[in-house]
Amino acid sequence: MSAPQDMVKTERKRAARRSNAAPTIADVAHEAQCSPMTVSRVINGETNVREGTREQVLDAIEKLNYIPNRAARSLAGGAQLRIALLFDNPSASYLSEFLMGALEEASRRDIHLLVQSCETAPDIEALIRKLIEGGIGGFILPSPLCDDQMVLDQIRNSGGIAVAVGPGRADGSHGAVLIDEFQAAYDMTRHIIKLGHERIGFIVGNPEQVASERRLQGFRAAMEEARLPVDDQLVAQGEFTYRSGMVAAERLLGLEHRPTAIFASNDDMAAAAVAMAHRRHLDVPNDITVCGFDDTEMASSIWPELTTIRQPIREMTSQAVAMIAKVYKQKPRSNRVPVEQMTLPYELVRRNSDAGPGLVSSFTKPASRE
Amino acid sequence: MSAPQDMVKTERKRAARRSNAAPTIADVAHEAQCSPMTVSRVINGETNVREGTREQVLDAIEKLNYIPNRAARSLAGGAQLRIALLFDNPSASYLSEFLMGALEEASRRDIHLLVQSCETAPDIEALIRKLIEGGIGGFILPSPLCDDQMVLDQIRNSGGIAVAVGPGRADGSHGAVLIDEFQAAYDMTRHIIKLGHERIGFIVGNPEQVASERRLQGFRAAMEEARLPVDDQLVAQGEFTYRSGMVAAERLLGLEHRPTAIFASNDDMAAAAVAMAHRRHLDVPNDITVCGFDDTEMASSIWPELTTIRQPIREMTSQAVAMIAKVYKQKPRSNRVPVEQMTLPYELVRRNSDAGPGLVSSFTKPASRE
DNA sequence: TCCCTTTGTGGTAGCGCTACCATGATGAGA
DNA sequence: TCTCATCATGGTAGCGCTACCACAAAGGGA
Repeated sequence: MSAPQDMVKTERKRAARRSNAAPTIADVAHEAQCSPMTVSRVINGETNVREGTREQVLDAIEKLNYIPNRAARSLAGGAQLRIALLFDNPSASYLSEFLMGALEEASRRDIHLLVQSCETAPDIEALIRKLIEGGIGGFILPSPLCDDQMVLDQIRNSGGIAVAVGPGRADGSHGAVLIDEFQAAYDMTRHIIKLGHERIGFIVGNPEQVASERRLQGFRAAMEEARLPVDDQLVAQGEFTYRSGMVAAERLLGLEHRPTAIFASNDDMAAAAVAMAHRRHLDVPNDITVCGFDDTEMASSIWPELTTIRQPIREMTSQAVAMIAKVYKQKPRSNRVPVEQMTLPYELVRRNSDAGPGLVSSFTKPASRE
Repeated sequence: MSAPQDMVKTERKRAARRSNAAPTIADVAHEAQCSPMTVSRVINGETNVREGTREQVLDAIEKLNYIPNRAARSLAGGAQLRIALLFDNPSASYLSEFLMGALEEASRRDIHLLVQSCETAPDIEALIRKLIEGGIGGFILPSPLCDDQMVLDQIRNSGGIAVAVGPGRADGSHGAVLIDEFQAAYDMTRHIIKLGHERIGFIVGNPEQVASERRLQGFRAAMEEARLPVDDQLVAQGEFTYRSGMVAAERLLGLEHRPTAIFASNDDMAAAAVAMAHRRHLDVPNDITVCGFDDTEMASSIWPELTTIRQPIREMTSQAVAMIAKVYKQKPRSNRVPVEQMTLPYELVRRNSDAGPGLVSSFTKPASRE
């Protein structure tokens, strides 16, 4: 007598708690005529399941439109991994791609993602300590931050894992996801050379960031390979900012024997170069070719749109999250840190800012008047 | 004999499952000498707790450094709210702010956030249907999407809640978080007038977006109020793109009696106006003032940096999430939709692109030569 | 005085899932 | 033929929290 009553009561309670009747693992198990455990195994891609059973389960999942409950999953699965996404450089266009990648992967793996700006934090050291004490297991560091050895050291010493996204000094003490900056700059330079340019100006990035040096080296290598002299005058120092790009471009364009192409170390500086060229009534790309690097929003929002190098930022971040998750999955927590380094492919995006040199333009000519 | 053994076994299991010994609600209860329930009540700010007990609990929380487990919370608390962030306009700078706000709030409220681009989706209708069937309860729609009445209708008809962030047509069938576009444009125009300008050019945005019209109206209102005639020649049509801004600015700057200031409906077009001014060897702001709208990244990455209107995008999104959560918290699901509309304050950000008109520049003068 | 509400607190039973062990069933090797 | 390892599967006991009920104590009106 009491047993069925209890059942009824339980059923009622369940219905009251769950406002929507989303199917659970038990429903799937019932449908597939097996135990919940087997369903769980199928979902998690474990190996010890017979092919026939697996298919039945998959069919049942399909039929019921089953979606695993994240909360239950991470609750049952033990402690939840929490990763902090620290950033300092507020370059919005970079950041949004960055966030998308991290979000996607974190959501897929049930990782709690904490997005933290250090812009306002006066004491990064204290911030990191606080985060680690608060249960943050891993850190993802985009560009300028990952150049900071102090930050990396501190994270490691506190028992956290850092993964740098972007150049950085990959010294094996932390993970890194990057593109081959040298090769990318090399490729772009070769592209410009192939268009027929011989006098190519280069705008270097901020000397404090490792990427700057690598990109310059790639440029130099391609020039040397093509036996084109790299006139020191043609290498102008910049700082990755639009403003610095203006100054550098002004210098290059003001040269008596000015370049027919300018390769800037990032898009902001390339955009500045385009602006300065326009100011001198030079047409881009017909009078001068301008190429950038990064494929930020700037590249496609100015006119002409920039030929540039696209980094797969989204995928890079997603890999970074995966990397941290992987380390934490290893059972023996004691001797971890098999710090991976992963290089992802970039892409040369050709738009409207490059062309072969006009015959006239390889010599100085007065800026045309209107 | 067996009881203590079981205890030991259980203890061991627990330790094995939980890799880190994060304090639980039970630990806090023990420390505060009350039941877990009371702790739960304190955490959730329920009223029926005596002041003394509450303090004891708070002390215990502080002492143990207790943080509630999100997974457990949302598992026990019934179905988890899931909100989709749909977007179409890939303006990265906007998007990143947008994401940050949504993320923050969603994380605070334990809401699962799904970030979905419709750029590639050929059939938005089908996408929305699929999302709602998949358990998405609310939708957050940033700018161009929230102008689409069809999308709004469909979400409502399928039982979902839509909240538009940005202008949109607030017709009461959905929520909206916005700024007073009219007033903002009005304020900016007044600001320019106060600097001493009388011939002010305006670049209108994409006519398909509601914001364009409102901004234009704000401009007109301020001009009329100051008894300045709005010459039709001084209102140029744009489309919110850099390219369209170039064309519009070229027209304005080419006028026989050209304006001493240009107010563009967004930053991209303002940046284009700056570029066109430079091309004519006009100094910004000394020869011509240029102001934008939105305070996107473009505004502060070009030179001179733009005076513009800043929208609190981050907070707007966070409010949008809160709005949806609020609706879902109401018990009677049947007659919901108390669609709120919320207007947040904007800010006029003054940078380096505005100044009073030079005496000469209120009349046409030939572009200076180098 | 006896209700009946209100208020503070505790107990219990789950939320949906997975870790861990136990169990049959299979095949390989002695 | 009888082990013993291997595989496929099931059972059980939680993960940490909250919804729901129960209950004692404290007023407040008849």
